[in-house]
Amino acid sequence: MNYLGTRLRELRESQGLLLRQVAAQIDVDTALMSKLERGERRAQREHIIKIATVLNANEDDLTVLWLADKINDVIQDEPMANKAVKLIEKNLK
Amino acid sequence: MNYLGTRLRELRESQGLLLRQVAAQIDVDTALMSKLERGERRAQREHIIKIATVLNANEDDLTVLWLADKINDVIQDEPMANKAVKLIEKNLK
DNA sequence: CTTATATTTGACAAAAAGTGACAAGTCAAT
DNA sequence: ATTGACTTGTCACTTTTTGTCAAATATAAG
Repeated sequence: MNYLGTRLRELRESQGLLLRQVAAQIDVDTALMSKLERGERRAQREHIIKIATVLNANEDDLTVLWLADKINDVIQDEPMANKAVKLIEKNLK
Repeated sequence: MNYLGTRLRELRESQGLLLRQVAAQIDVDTALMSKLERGERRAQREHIIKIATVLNANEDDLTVLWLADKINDVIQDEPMANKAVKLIEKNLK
């Protein structure tokens, strides 16, 4: 599961952009951009902001995906994950 | 919000145990035990296992609280947290 | 088959974050 | 004042994360 990366690739390809081009605009190595798309590295908040601009996407939407990935990193392979998530949800807002 | 620590303190006090006593049994410094209860440090999985035994608690129950704390660490102060959590919940199991 | 371009991978140093102990501190009760 | 329980600050150490570089692997075109 790699919410953000999957979405980034969609956005980039639908606009006919190369990794190199996006990477240059957000000022990171092409290799890192590749890793972000494949979920091998997690983006920084700053990356999200810049990427949203470059790919004409909504920053909040990307942030949701980014957070979801980070939550998944925490609960992956945890049998009690569902209960923990429900507990969090119950106490949200 | 400090799910696990709050529960640990409840359990310990309800059994009339001292920090020192619990700490000794799980083989950590009293200071660390204090921090775990106040949420200043996050426990290790191994700690959870030992603590469950010492405090006669259910390991899975404590694990849920422990995971919830870790999820909170990720989403704290994030305005989009609720949407991220809902996304995770939707795709659970 | 060679070349050219796009993407991926592995390895690495640097940076950041996390860890737990120790010593010193506070606080309450005596 | 002393004692006992707990808390706090600091620190060295370890682990994890980060992003780049260079090399490797596609993929497509000639």
